Amino acid sequence: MKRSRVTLADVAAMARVDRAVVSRVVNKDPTLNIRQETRERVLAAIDELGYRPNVAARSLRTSRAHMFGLFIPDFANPVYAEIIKGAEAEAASQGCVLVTGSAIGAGLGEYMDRIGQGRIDGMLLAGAGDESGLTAQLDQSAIPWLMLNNRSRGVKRYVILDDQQAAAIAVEHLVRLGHRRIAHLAGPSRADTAARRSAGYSAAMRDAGLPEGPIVAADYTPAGGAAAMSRLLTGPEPPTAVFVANVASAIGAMEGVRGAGLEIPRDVSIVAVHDLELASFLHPPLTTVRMPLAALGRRGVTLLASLKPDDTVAEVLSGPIELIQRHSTAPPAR
Amino acid sequence: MKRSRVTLADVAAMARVDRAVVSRVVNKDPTLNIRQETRERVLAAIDELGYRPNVAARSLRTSRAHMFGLFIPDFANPVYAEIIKGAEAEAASQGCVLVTGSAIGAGLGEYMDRIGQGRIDGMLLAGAGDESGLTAQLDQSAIPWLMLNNRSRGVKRYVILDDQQAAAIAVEHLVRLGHRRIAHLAGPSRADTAARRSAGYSAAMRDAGLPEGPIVAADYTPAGGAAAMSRLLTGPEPPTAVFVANVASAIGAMEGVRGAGLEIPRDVSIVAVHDLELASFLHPPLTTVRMPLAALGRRGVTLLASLKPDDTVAEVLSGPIELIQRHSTAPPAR
DNA sequence: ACGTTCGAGTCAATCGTTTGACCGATCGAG
DNA sequence: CTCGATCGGTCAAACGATTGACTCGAACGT
Repeated sequence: MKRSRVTLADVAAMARVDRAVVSRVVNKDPTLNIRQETRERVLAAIDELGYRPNVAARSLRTSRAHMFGLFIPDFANPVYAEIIKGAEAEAASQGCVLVTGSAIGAGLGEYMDRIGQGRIDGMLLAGAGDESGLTAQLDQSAIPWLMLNNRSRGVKRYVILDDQQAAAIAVEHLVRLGHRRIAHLAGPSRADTAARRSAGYSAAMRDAGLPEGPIVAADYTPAGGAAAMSRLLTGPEPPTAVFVANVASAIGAMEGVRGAGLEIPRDVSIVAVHDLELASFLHPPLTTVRMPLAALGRRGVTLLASLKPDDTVAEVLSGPIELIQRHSTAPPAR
Repeated sequence: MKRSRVTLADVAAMARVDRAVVSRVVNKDPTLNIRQETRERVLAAIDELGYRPNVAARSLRTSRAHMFGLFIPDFANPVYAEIIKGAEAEAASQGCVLVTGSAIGAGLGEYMDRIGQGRIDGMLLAGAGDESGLTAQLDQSAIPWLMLNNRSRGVKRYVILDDQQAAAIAVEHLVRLGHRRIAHLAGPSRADTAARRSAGYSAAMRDAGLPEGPIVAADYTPAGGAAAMSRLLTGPEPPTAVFVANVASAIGAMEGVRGAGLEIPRDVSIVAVHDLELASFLHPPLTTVRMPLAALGRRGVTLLASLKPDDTVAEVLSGPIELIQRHSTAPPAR
């Protein structure tokens, strides 16, 4: 039953019309004028033969691929999983496919080479800095692109979340619980999200009339978080609460607290950014700030689809940011 | 600097040769005979103009897309993240792109429609049953396909891991620790992996000369695992160890143990299948069995690339399966 | 000296769709 | 009755790369 493959011409022959008619029927061309009866003959033939347009031919002719690219650092990171879901859903609702690639092994450059010319209509770069002038290369390739969730200096094509507000919400939560010595376990200084969360922390502390507690940076890993937390706890007046920039660090941070012989949340409260499912499995379950990651993915694709070659985009996606209170935060001990 | 786009003809004109020569140079056609000097002129022109073959035109002509598809249930599941990584790496090493889609919103059928005809050279189906005769539809579409990590009755096109052996390794570990009443918290009966792990459990128990402890099935979720574990613990002679088919269930199972006022591993040892990073963040860190998920992804792509239309594939991937001992297993209390 | 092979490329058909231009009836208006 | 519209389509030129067939001269063998 494996018929070679069905083309427009086959359908046209069966319906006894020109290929052009079939094409216009398939594409629902509004300028087409035909009898209802003819249209039905065409539709019947399409159905009968199981015709499906050949994507290659179509995109050769129209130079639209109906496909978007998304580049991420790592599939194992649940933050990107959320973004992918949103982007995929939006692409799907536009009748497009999303092809997601990761930095695994090769970098973005090699990846773009494999993608080749004319295969995608736009590229989303999530969580990638502008290593080695790639953005310039992308500009040359004449396909629209956008950075997602982080920026790079000098690049005016991004959409990000309001990490600053997320940080503020976390800090306000701690303040409302009665904490006054609130430290910040920041992310790596080169990460744009880390910088924005740190800014939010500082602003919120200022607003609350509190002195900025100690701030120490760590990379977004458990090991980094553990080391940083140890440092935070060995000061003369250790904090009673810590705003951690990232869940991976927070996992290590919690280990660090226990390592110092202290208990969460009795001795130290912890709150971190991004409400990953994993947070509820930690001990104690981690209080987090949830941000609309899927919406970010959706928005990225939407913008991409309507981007003119030289447009600049600098959008902070507004959307619900909420505190998910679990059991890693509590009022300070008396 | 945004030149429209460079075609073979442009390169040919610049190098003062025919398009055919350029094409053969690009594709390293071994039958081509040209002077070194000419080849260099062509290469120089390619470089100068920044020529990149148009994928659409190429695949229209050759009907090869240099792209593989991978369909998964959910990007947020770290099991699939591992598989994706392997598949992507292998695809990359073949100069191909991997496009991964998830069941989000729509099913495989709608997804295949969006992919369209001629966009991919092969399709990998991970963790999907054969809902509504899709495999038949795939067969008709004349693109090679393969199920990954699970089978469907009557379908002879799959590559899976040796879940049976993994289960045996888990059980043997418990036996070696001195456990005799070893229960099994199985996966949902419709899941192929669940069935194979259960079979492995039974075989290993038999080999150890132990009676099969109670077996109770749960779906692969924390809630399901918690409920199932409660049932296991309320028998007359509760088990001292439980082999759990899946980490998500194990997370719930651990909750269930605590809910019964017991402690892990003092009162109950727990071991689960698939060594996800997350396992080490649980409390206590979960002992697991690691299986070569990435290798499975790689193998899938490799097979796909060399699959003839009517080949049948039934492969159990052999590869290192190892116990990762953490702190959820210990000898039974005396 | 003449047929043959070889080196170095050239020619042009083809892949399957799309789309602007065109065309022959039929119909209504003047 | 004739001039335009309108209806219901048809025609054929792209899109960019691939590839089997072919050509044109020079060198070679005998």
